[in-house]
Amino acid sequence: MRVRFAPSPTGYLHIGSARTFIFNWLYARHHGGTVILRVDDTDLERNTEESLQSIFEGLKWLDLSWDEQYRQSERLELHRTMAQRIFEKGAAYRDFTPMHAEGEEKAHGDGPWLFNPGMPDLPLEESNRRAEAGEPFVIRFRVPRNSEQAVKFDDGVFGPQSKQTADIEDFALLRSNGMPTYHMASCADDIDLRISHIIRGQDHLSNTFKHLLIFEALDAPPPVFAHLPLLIAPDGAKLSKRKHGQVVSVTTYRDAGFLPHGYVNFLCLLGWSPKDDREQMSRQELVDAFKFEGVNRSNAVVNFSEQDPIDPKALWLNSQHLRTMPVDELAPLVRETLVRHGFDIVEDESVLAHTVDIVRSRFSTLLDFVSRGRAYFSDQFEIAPEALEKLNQPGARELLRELGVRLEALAEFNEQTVEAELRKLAIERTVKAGVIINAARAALSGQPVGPSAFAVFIAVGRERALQRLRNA
RNA sequence: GGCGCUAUCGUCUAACGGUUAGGACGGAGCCCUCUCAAGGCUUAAAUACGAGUUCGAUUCUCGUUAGCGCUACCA
Repeated sequence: MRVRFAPSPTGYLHIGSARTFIFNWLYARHHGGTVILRVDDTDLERNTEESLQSIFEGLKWLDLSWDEQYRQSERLELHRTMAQRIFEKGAAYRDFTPMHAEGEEKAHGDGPWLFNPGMPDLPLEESNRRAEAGEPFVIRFRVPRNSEQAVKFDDGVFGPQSKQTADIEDFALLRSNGMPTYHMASCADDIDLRISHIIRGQDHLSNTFKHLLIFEALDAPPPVFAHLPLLIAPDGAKLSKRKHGQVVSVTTYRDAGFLPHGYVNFLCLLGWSPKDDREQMSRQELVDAFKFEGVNRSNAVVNFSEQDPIDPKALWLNSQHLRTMPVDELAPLVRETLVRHGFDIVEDESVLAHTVDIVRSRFSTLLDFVSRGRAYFSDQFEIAPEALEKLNQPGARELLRELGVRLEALAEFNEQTVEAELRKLAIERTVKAGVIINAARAALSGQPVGPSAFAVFIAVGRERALQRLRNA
């Protein structure tokens, strides 16, 4: 079992591409197959090295592996040889019609365009002569025209598919500059790399008929095809860089502080379902549950808006992973994020893990640790305006000062002793404990809201806590 | 235009032809509580439209409408 993911480096890693990659990966891992990454870079004009890097960056972040890697541009000889083979057996021909200019109207009024007049039946002799003379041409596939014939296949997701050859145009195999087209390169490589299952976007569903013709002309057994519904924008349009901006790039979610697996999990749920109401799933659970039968046939909307570029469900799913994953797996990710944002992390592993564990249930992304969680990991933090209100309660500052003095005298500094001391103070001064508690949280964490104030004392640590009470 | 594909709450989705059409996100409300989350509970919200087949249709068939894809010497 061999599958391939074939991105073309003409932009950053699109979330739709990422999902295609994930589904390929899941399918292969489910069946113990091989995952092949093939860079489809035959379009010299639009390929960029930068884009290639950004795709690798995205794939690396998703943290899914592949087993073999190829670049189409290094396999052009193979593509040409195979095109030549099709030409030699007469299943393709030279078309000398000049390329028509950009934006030019197609010169066929009624009915679909199938081929350029005169070209399919140009005598070989003349064809050879003109080629010899240096006249430019493309190689086109000669789609059978003489009979009522249909190309058929059984799609893993969409079921039985059929199309009359009379409705398929003579598509190009080789361009006039000698470069293979997508159809040619893709099929040649799929054959050569012995791809057994082609899992790709639904935009290729109607191309599959052409591909089947190529496979047949090359006497190659066709692989299994499975097409995936597309990801679309809330307005029903396809996700495009120009219209929807950063929403379509995988790196956006990485930079927004998503857990790689949290985002993978979200993408899986767009157009696929395990059919048993499970949503938060581990990687292994996804691998075990993935089947084509669970893949939907209609396009899925990524639910974002101008104000909120991130799908709320993606955020929710990420927060689920964030608060349920093992702390010792999360802590290093938090540390890495903090370091990347310029924090000096002095806490050792266990202290950090403890703090992470206390605050994580109210965070959704890794970035929350650097913003709302700032005061837990650094002394450089601002008191938020809402937190200031708590501190400005009548008498609050004086109570905190007194609390600080008493806590300093404490023999044992833990949640119980701090709580006992604080409540004692509240009773003596006949104020509600809540006033002191809220003020303390504000002073220690800079936030108006957060974990149990007593847990905050411990997370921040005795010295820092006392210092911050004095500062208040 | 031609060909192909699709259509269940706002969004993601579930439902051997027989369900009060289920779950999740988001919304509203309640409980819990030192705050905010989390958690628990409750609630509003959908089978695009029209025919046909059938005792019975979200499910099968046809039509309409809408959306998407392909129709390049892009992938």
